[in-house]
Amino acid sequence: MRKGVFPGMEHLMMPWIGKTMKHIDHFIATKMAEHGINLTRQQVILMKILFHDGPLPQNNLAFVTDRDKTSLTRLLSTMEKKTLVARITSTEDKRVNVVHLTKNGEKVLNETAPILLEVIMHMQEGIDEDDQKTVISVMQKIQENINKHIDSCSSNK
Amino acid sequence: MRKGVFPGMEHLMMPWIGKTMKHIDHFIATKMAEHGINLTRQQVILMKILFHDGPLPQNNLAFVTDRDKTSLTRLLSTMEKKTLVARITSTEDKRVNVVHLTKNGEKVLNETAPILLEVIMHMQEGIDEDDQKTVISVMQKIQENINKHIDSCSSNK
DNA sequence: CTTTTTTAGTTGCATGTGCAACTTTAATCC
DNA sequence: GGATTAAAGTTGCACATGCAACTAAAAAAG
Repeated sequence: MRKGVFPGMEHLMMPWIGKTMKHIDHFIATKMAEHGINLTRQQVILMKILFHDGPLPQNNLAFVTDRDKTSLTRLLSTMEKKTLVARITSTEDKRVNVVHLTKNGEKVLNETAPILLEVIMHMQEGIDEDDQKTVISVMQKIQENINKHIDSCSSNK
Repeated sequence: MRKGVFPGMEHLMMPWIGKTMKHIDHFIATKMAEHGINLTRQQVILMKILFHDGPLPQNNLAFVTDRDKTSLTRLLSTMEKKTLVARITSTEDKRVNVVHLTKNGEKVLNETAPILLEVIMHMQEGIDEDDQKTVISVMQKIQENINKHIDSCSSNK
C-alpha cells in the first residue's frame, strides 16, 4: 500500500460525485426497465424540455441541454426512430431542424414522469432539506468555477 | 410554456448533480488535452487504484471501481494498447487475469496526478469546507438509499 | 451579384457504459 | 471421477458522448 500520488483523495468531493452519479444512472436505468419503459435518462430530460419550452431548433436544444451538437444529432436519431420526437425543417431557413415532441412522445413522457419523480424522491429520502440546498448551491459553484476558467481561455464547445 | 410534468424539478438535487458531473467531465478532458495528456478520467482513477492497491484480478477491479466487468474489459484493452497496464494470467487459476500497473503506467500516473489534483482544486475553489463535507455525506446517503433498494430487490450487477 | 465567411446539422472515429450470451476453467455434487 | 454448476473474461449489440472534418445553406463582404 503506497501513498503520495493522490494525497487525501478521500476527502475530496469530486470522486464522490462521480461515483454517486454512476449509481444514480444505473438505478434509474434499472427502475425504467422494471417498469417496462424503454427510455434513458437523457431521453426523458430532452422530452421534458421539449414539453415545457416547445419546439426548438437542434442548435438551441444542444445549448440548453449542455450537449455537443453531434451528440444531440444521434440522440435525436434514436428518439426519432421511436417516434418520440420529429425533426421538421424550417421553411425560413433550410439549414434548421426544428425538433417537435410528438403526440406519442407526450404520451410516453406523461407515463414516465411520475415514475422518474418517484425514483428521484426515493434516492433523496431522509436527506435534510438544508443539505439538499447546500448540494445545489455547491453544484452551481462548481459550474461557475469551471465556466470562469473556460471563459478566460476562450475555448468554446 | 406548460407545467405539470415535473413539478418543482428545479429544486431537486439530481438534475444539478447530473449537469455538474457533465461539466466536470468535460473540464477534466479539456485540461488533460491542454497538458498533452492522452488519458480519460476513468483511466487515471483506475491507475490510481492499481498504484495504491497493487495488482488485482479484473473481477476485483470491476468491483472496486463500480463497473460492469464488460466495461472493465474494454477499458483495460484500451489501456493495455497504451502499455499503461498489463494483464497477467494467474498461474493458480487460468481464468483469472491479474492486472498490473506497468512501469510506463506508473510514470504517466506520476506526471498526471498533480495536474488532475490541480484541476480538482480549481473546481472546488471558494467552496466552504463544511459545505464540501455536507456534499460528501449527501452523496453517501444517496448511494445508501440506492443500495438499500437494490438489495431489497436482490438484483445483482 | 459573385466571393467569402459563417452557421446548422451530419458522419467518421474514439471513448465509456451495461445487458445477454458465450467460452474456458475451476469447484461441487453425486 | 464424470456430470453439473459456478466463476472469470470476452464478444455482440445498443446507447451516450465529444472532436475533427464534412455538406448544405444563409449571411456578409467586395
